[in-house]
Formats: sequence, C-alpha cells, structure tokens
Amino acid sequence: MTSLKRIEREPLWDLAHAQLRDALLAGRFAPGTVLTLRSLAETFGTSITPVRDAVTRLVAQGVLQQGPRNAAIVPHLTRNELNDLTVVRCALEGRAAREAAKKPQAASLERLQALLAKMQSLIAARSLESYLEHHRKFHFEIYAMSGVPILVETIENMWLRCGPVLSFVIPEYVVLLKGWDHHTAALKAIIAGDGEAAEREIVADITEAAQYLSGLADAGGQLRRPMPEAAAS
Amino acid sequence: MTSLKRIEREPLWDLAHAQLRDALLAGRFAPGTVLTLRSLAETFGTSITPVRDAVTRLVAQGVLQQGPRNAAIVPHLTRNELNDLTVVRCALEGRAAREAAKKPQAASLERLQALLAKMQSLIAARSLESYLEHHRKFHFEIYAMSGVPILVETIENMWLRCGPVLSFVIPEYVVLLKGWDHHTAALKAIIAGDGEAAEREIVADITEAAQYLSGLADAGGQLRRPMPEAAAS
DNA sequence: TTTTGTTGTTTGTTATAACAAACATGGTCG
DNA sequence: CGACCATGTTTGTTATAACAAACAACAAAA
Repeated sequence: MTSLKRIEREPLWDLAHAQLRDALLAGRFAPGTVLTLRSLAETFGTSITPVRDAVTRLVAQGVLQQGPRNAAIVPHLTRNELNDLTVVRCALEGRAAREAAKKPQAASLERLQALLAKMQSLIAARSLESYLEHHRKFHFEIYAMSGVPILVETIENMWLRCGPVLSFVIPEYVVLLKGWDHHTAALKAIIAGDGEAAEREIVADITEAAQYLSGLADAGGQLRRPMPEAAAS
Repeated sequence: MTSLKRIEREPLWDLAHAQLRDALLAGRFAPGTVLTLRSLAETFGTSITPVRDAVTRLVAQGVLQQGPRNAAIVPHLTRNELNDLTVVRCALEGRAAREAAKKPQAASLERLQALLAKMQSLIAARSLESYLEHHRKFHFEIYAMSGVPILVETIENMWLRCGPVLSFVIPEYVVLLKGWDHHTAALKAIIAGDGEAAEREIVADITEAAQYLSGLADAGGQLRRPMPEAAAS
C-alpha cells in the first residue's frame, strides 16, 4: 500500500483569503471596485461568514481599504501613496538584501541563478505574466536569505499594497529600461558578500520601477493602466 | 441649547479590537495565554461574532499568533524574534526620523518639547506606566512628522508585536541606562535638520532597549518579566 | 501498570435569520 | 419642471444554532 498522506481540511475563509489575495496581486480587480460580501459569497459558493473573515483579514493587512459604511474597496493608488510605499520598500528590502549578503547560502544562490536565467528567457519571449511571477520569486528568495521572518512578512505586506498596480508594467518597460539589470548586479553583490552593493542595487531596482509607474499617473495623481496599443475612445 | 454632537455607533468588533489592542500593549495578557472566543464574548457581553472579527484582525496584523486549531494565543517573544523585530524597527523608525528631520514642523516640535519635559518628570516620580504612554506618544510624534502614513502604520504594527514585553522594562532601567538621553539628542538633531544624527539617535535608543530586554531571556530564549523585588521560589 | 477505547466537553467553523443604516426609485405636491 | 417624501432594495452587523475536530477524563482490557 502507498504511504498515506496527512488529511487536512483548510477552513473556507482561508481558501477565500488566498483566492482574493492572488486576484489582487494579479491585478484582476480594478482599483475602486467595491467588494460586497454577498456577491463574493455567491461566486465562492459559501455563506457570507467565511468571506467576511477573509475580507476582514485583508482590510487589517492594509491590502483593502474600507470605504464608507465599512465597505471593502480595492484601493486606488495615488502617486503620493506610491512614493510613500517606495520609501518603506527601500528601507525594508534594502536592509533585507544587505542581511542576505552577510549570510549567503549555496542552495538559495543556485535557485537565484536559475530564476535569473528563466527571467531573461521570459523577457525575450515577452511573456509578462510569467515574468512577474518569477520576478516576485527572485526578490523573495533574496529576502528569505536574510533569515529575518518578520522582515519578509512585512515586505510581503508592502507588495500586496502595490498589488493592484503591479500588473501595470508593460513588456516594453522590462525590456527597455533595464539596459543594465539590477537583478544581476544584486545577485553578484550577494555572492561577493558585499552588503552595501546589494542594498544599492535593490534600492535602485525599486526606485526605477516606481519612477516608471509614477509616470502613469493622471492629472489627479491616480495611477492608471496604460493602454496596450492605440488609445481607446 | 448646546451644540449637538454627531451620533455615531461604532461597530462592536471595532470596540472589541481596540480593547484587546490596548490590553496587549499594556501587557495585561501573559504570553502564551490562549484567548477563546466564548470567554472573550462573555467578558465583553456580546456574541462571539464581533469578538471573532476582532481576533481575526489582530491575527492578520501579526499581533496575535494562531496556535493549533487556529486558536489565538498571546505570542511568546523569544530573544531571536526580538532581535528580528529590532532589525525591522531600526530600518523603519530610523528612516522615519531621518524624514522628519527633513521637514520639521513648529507645532510638532513644541509638542515634542512638552512631551520630553513630561517624560523627565515622570521618570523622577518613578511613574512607569504613565511614562511608557508618553514615551510612545513622543516616538510617534516624530514618526508622524515624516509625513509618510504607511511608514507610521507599519511602525505601529511593529510596536504592537512587541506589545507583550513592552511593559517588562522597569523604572530602574529608564533611570540608569539613559545617562545621556537619546530622546533629547534626537529632538535636537531634528530641530537642527540633521537627518543622519536623528536616525542615529533613534536607532541607538531602540538598540539599547532591545539589549536590555534581551538580557531578560531565560535559557530557552523566552523573554520573561523581571521580578519586581526579591526573586520568587 | 500501561494501553486503548469511549464519552462528554470545549472550541473554532459555518450557515442562517433578523436588524438597521444607507442608497436608489418613483410618485406627489408645489 | 423641480423639490420633497415614501418605499423597497442593498449591504454591513450581530446573534444564534448546528457541526466537527480536538482534548480530557475515565473505564476496561492486556
């Protein structure tokens, strides 16, 4: 007989939370959308109780804003808020990269090399969605190497707050602006044990991406998804 | 007739959340305590639904840990976790102090001066509880001056995670170790617009407090409240 | 004495119903 | 035509009950 696996039933609110989280990170909800408990419950096929738990959790994490009447809305990100997030991200992720360079681990470095190669091939293939996925893994592989779980957790929170606009980057940005890749340089610095350089490269990477996104803001400061081709009506 | 005030009914889960939050910050829950929904509901005089919301929110913020069977427990803080928190706090609060020094505001500076005076009188009076309250206000007055709400919010989260051990400091520590007060120096640096110095002083303040708390750890690395007088059995 | 099975209790999870506030709708009166 | 009010609908909030998994206590068997 095959070895039996552990039986575990995850709670419904956990599944709902994970689905909402991923949808936010993938940018599947337009900023400003109000998420009503009953409609979400219907799409999930559950009662409103588990979705209420999931939404409460997301609001507590700052991923969803609570609008009037405590309704959960997908946050509009303004240019100012993006700048604020960039300040925090630079402080946290720069520090994580510096710590990672102090204690490099062979297994992680190998994974980073592999991810880097994969990312470059995905850039060539203009496969943006898959690129973003691997890009995320690359960054967090570094942060995990810092060995500071609370730091990683907090950084994850910041990424979730950027979630709705993370998918606003277009393939051309990835190809064009990154003439000299900060990812490659950061990894090289970590291998060399140079914490200062690693921090500098990560900060530069974050800052440049933020500057690109900042350029997408309209007159009111709201960040908007760029039109893929010709302008709409 | 006097001017009537706006009527607003805050949700029960909000009140429960605030009460639990304050109790955690004041150290009124011993680390390791399991908070059961029904017992909390009984003490609050409500059903378990609002309590569940409040606890869910606290767990999502990382203030409460979720133990086996998703029970909410007041986290034990180990020396390692305290060190991790210190790393994050230095990165965030140091940055906030630096930003604050870049844009000092007269009103805030006045409040800081007043808080500093009050703190010194409270030290002389050995009034620890009140001192901690003003100490908290002093720090967050600085961080608010940075003008980066997300930064303040994240710092607040870190303080909440330290909550259960924040009250472990004893009056003697406040009096003894702070021969030259980092708070005074930090405020002076901010007034002078010297961001580097402000960051340095805040980081030193955090680090020294963490070192003191780290000394309270037992052989297992668990932080414990020091006995006020003679040692217990 | 140790182990195993049973039973009762505790506790988080989920569904459901009742409630109140806010919003939208439409009709009436000026 | 426009302002105002009544009404129905939507939606978050709260209480309650039923459920299942985990734990504790105790009894029975090896």
